Amino acid sequence: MTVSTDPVQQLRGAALRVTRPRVAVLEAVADHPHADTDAVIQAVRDRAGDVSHQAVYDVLRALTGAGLLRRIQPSGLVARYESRVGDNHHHVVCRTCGDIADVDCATGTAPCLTASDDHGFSIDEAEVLYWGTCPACTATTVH
Amino acid sequence: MTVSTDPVQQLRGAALRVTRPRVAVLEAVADHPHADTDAVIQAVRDRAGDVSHQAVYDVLRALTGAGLLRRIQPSGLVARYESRVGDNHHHVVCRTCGDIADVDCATGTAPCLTASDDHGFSIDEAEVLYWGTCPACTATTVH
DNA sequence: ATCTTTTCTTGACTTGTTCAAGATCGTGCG
DNA sequence: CGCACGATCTTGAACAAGTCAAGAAAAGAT
Repeated sequence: MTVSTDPVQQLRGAALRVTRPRVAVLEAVADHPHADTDAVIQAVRDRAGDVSHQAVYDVLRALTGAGLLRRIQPSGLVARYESRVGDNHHHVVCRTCGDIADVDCATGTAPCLTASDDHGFSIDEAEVLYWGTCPACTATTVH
Repeated sequence: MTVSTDPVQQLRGAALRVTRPRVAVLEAVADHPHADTDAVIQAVRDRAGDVSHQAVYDVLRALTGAGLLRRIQPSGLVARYESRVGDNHHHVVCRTCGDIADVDCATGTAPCLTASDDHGFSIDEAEVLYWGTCPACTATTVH
């Protein structure tokens, strides 16, 4: 069974109250995957009128906590959000412009999920980040 | 051939000027792997007297750029540094206390280094981060 | 020893994010 | 359908990590 794509149902399903800001955030992130908080705030205001930046921060946290959104924050960049959750995919990050693209698991369903020596940690997630240069930046660099 | 463990030689080898702050930072990070900037500043002052926080930031950036140090910044946590570079090992991060431990590559030398679909990105590094709970925090949580 | 260039010091500032108090709104219940 | 309660939003201040900028100091070449 797939998770509903309707914001209201998603919220209900997660036992969260349905509010204008929350619906708008879910829609905004679905429309702009990998958007940072600022871009989400803009997109939310475009579709739902005045919403305080604080509300967006709160909502992003609540939705991330509920598992409806996933937060990505590559080293040195600001936090970004995406609505594609639960399929354990990974990301490529451009060192130059910070652009992010999705990458599905290379080998099977959960490739690097088991550490060789976990030092007694109980591991629940493996996050893979690929670093490189995006096509656009590669093109610009080559004069 | 192995990279020297002597700070002065490391700096010379990277064509960097040898200064008191730089030597102190290299020693501090070697002594305290996975320390954040603040901890590095403290450690540097302990061993080299007054050094401005700005100098430490500059030095950390210069050394990271030269490949003498590696910067780690898990989502939501402040930047940390380690001197174990060039062996492509990964990290486990405790969700509760932020503690970090080293993890060697699970399968062979470079497990997940190839993305299934790179979207045209030219990838130069794959970073793997394991998330979980460290032994200490597991013990505290279980009442 | 002197000169040039890099690096360090000082201190202000920016950015992304969080805290806090009170107003407002969603939802369950009568 | 309307009320009560608690969750959520607004407003505005605060905070932490890191960066910027100008001048003083020091490393290394000659």
